[in-house]
Amino acid sequence: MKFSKQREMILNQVLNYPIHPTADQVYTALKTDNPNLSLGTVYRNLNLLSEMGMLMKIRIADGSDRFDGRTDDHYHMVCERCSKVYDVELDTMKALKSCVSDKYGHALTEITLTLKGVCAACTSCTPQTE
Amino acid sequence: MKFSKQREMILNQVLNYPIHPTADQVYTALKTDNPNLSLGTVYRNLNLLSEMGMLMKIRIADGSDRFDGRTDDHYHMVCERCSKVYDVELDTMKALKSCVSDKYGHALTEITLTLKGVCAACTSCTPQTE
DNA sequence: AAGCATAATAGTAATTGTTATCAGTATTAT
DNA sequence: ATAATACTGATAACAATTACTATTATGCTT
Repeated sequence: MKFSKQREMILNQVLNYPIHPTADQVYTALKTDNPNLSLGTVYRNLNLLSEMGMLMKIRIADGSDRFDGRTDDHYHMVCERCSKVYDVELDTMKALKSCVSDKYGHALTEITLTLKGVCAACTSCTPQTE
Repeated sequence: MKFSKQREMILNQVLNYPIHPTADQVYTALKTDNPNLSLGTVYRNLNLLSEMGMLMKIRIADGSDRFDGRTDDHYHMVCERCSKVYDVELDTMKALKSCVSDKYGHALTEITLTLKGVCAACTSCTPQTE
């Protein structure tokens, strides 16, 4: 496996701007200074880096996938108003995992949890997006 | 709101064959006896019936949406081998909901939880799909 | 039962997010 | 420096879903 400039740029973009960006957001951010960067390259590398465990892929049921430089055990909440993605620590998820395998005999390999709602900031303010 | 034959057929198909079908599965099943049924009609009605609360839409992050005639509080597990969708009762999810709003101040409006893995049947057998 | 307003349909085209293809280019080991 | 090959950019392909529109069905009114 070779390490190209593009791959390094893409990884750093996710690490340095931890906004849980989509592939397109990464692409747009880097495009300005690298006009011939290709969207396919961004997708390919984000997926590769996720498989290698250097990034976490956040799958959102009704939206684009997002990517997270933080790879330890945590979950996400998507605000419907400002559409930001927030980290969420959930001890109950550990209990849930063992509960499911005990009760149903399912061997879990992946848990996709998407919490949607209105975040604290948006709740206390006027709507930012509508 | 008018109640067309198509809408009734589509609803009954989901209610009578509780396999958590995709829009395309509903379409294919009904198409044989109704050759000029349109896929768009199936999508439109499944979504409408879900909004009306007569069906539950199951959003799967990396696959097609599925529909469930059972609309009470429960979750789903998708088997990676046989790709069936199983109902899962999770008391911990109630705890999770109040936990999230208490701890983060997020008002939750929708929870999409997709459990992936290998179901009990597939675990005890030879792989059915690969 | 006939007429009428309108909601719903079939068929098609458009959209969106993502992946595949492939000729040319960059990277790394020798 | 050279050679092997992994990677890139550009474009096409793809799958799931939604939008569009002329036509048809539904249900109300009389």
